[in-house]
Amino acid sequence: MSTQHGGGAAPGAAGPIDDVSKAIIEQLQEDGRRSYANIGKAVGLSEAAVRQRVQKLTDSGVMQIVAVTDPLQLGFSRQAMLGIKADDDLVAVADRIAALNQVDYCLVTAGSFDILAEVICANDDDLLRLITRIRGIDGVLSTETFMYLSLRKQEYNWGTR
Amino acid sequence: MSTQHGGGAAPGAAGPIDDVSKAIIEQLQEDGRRSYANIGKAVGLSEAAVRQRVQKLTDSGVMQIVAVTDPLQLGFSRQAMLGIKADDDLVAVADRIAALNQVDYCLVTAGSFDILAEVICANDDDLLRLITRIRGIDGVLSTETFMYLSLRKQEYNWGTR
DNA sequence: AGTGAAACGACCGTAGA
DNA sequence: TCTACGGTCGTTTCACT
Repeated sequence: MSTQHGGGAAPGAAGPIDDVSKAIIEQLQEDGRRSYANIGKAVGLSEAAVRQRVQKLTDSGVMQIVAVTDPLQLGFSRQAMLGIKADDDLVAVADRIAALNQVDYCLVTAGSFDILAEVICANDDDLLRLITRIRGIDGVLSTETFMYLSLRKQEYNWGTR
Repeated sequence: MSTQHGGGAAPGAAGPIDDVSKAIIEQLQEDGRRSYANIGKAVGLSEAAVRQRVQKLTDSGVMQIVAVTDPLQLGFSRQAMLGIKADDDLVAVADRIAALNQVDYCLVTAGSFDILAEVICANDDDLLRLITRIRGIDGVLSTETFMYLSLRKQEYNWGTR
């Protein structure tokens, strides 16, 4: 679970990230398995120094190195963003929605929706069941569904541009 | 760029992913730098076989191993989803929006918005400038802003649950 | 926080079932 | 598509700056 936007104080609180660490992150955004020695050559640091910095960055939650997948190729062909209106404690409602397996992204927002949730399903039946279930969650007043038709951009490289 | 939802045919078209490959993906979702030998022990395969499968999975775009970062800890404190109405060629408009640096996620949807775009900015000034710019893009009719208040869930582990 | 060196382990190409 | 093996390179630990 992330710590962004109210999820709690940063665990490591590593302070501002310097340019060398940003350069390291940039390398790992291109290829999460690039060797420390290689990164060291690119950023002008020894292999051991790179490794220490990567350790710190991951420990403090600034960065994590993970596999990200293409839902379509894994058989999940229905993706949608749900705009949700809720009452009372929005965080509590959002957490109940976030607890669902098919929800991969969930947050409290300011605007005409209180909560946004991205969901991913194998087919229309699953999606319909999921929406029905979310509408039955305590505190959920209404949902509006935005079916994904064409994903045009999805980037993971933050803070290094 | 992803190939999901109309972005083009799957490059590798690797066919259905079997359970062993899913197990490998699962390992790499936990830790993108886990050694192939280690993964091999977990899934019952030799190091070389794991390596070949990972190669195929990444080449075909089923999976990529990357560093993902926490925008907040990198000094980007304003995040929002924009719901956009547009005319004519939605894909063309979405691509113009997607071309902007601060846009990290952009897609064409079915629903009361035509396009959704997630944006990330250092501060309110940057965000305001960005929204103004998007509203000036050819084909954009209107935008609605959903400011992120509290991120409750963000998961990258797809297809292995 | 960084470097350098030596032992260890991972990675990669190739050959073969 | 997998296993087996040897050469190469990356990683890890530790002593030092």
